[in-house]
Amino acid sequence: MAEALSTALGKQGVVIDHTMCLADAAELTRQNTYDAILLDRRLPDGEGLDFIPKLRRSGIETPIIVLTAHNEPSERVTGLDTGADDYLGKPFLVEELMARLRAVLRRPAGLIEPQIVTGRMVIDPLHLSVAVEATPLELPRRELLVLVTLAKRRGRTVLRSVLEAAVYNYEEEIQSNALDAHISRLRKRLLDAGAGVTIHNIRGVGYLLKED
Amino acid sequence: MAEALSTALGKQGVVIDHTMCLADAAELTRQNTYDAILLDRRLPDGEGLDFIPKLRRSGIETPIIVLTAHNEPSERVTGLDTGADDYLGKPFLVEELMARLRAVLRRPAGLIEPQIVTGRMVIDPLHLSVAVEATPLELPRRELLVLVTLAKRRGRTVLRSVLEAAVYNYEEEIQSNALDAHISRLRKRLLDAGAGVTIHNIRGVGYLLKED
DNA sequence: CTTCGGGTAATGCTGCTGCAACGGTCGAGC
DNA sequence: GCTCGACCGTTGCAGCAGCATTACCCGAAG
Repeated sequence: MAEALSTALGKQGVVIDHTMCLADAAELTRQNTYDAILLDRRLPDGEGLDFIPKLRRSGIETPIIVLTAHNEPSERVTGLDTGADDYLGKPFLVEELMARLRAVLRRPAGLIEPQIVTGRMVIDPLHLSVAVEATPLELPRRELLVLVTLAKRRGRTVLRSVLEAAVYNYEEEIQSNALDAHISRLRKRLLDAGAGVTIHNIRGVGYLLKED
Repeated sequence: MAEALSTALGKQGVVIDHTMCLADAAELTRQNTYDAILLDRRLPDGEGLDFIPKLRRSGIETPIIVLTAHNEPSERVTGLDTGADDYLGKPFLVEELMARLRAVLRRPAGLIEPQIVTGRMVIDPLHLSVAVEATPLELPRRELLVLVTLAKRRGRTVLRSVLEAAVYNYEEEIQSNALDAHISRLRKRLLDAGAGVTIHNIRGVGYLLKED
């Protein structure tokens, strides 16, 4: 199931780290910062819901959506009251999951703006879409992710490592200057489209998106 | 329906203002501040969803849960993407509505990221970014590290050895006045940028960052 | 089969950064 | 107040790490 979801969401542009058990999940959440967590209930090493209070107690406020076959109303109540932000019973449409993800990400005001306006561009980080002067700009997935990550922190430097984490999950590792290549191609595309925006490099640190 | 809900929720201790139409709802939200809004779609004076963008545009961030008989997945997607925080199809249990209310109210109002404000600068030590009066200041890596460590302990003397440790790892060793050189170049850059901050030297001890 | 995304690698270039030299400054001790 | 020595500030220079760009190729999707 998780496999299927990964590829399905991957096509929507979402980058996913995936594990089979709670122990690994704990490790991942300790080391990374995620936009959201999708949680199943029935897991090899325990009940998924038990994970929620542990996470919250360690100060992590990442939104959690529980995905599960346990879909009785009473179970939904327990799930939500344990600390989940939303609860979606199987089977469900990927469409709806995406919509609920967007709803949940929209919430923490200031973390993710629904629309970013910069230069001549309008960027929607939730739907992963970009437009220049109201005409949509089609970008390959990885370049899109780079642009959105930069746009979310526009005007501030974005560490190279942050960009890498945003574009690649931990299974994909890059052995070359793939990221640089994406930046370069993205620059060209932004220029051709007249985006009114420039990507600066901070040598040894990262990149920075600035309006012209 | 609303009557039944009012009494049911009333028993749970919820206090409700209730209206039949969008016009009154607009009036109420203008004059009061609510913890949450429950919204039906089919209303005498229009589509309930149209109410959401109006509310958001007027700066009201109150969580909204849509309650409706329109319960196709595609309709749920539209509802959520219009700006609703949750979407619950009729019929539903009061139990579940309460749980979803709690989930929506629990959400943090936004995370404050730790940043240092000094002089005319804003420094984000986590993302290693610096801005003067909201315009980003691009600094080379080593100068950046110097500035951040000084800023973290601004107003207090920072030992020379501490600075060296912050800028160089134990494998790199310096046989010259490289650190002094960085300080010098950093000073110049801060001056040019009008950072409103000065780096003082404490002879034989270390350096000190002070606001002008 | 074609197209396009995207990873790799070679090439050239930019500018950071370590170094050293020199001049300036501070303060202790007389 | 003077002197001396240690410490600090500044700046030019050369080397090289890191980045930009481009061509190429593989593989997945249609």
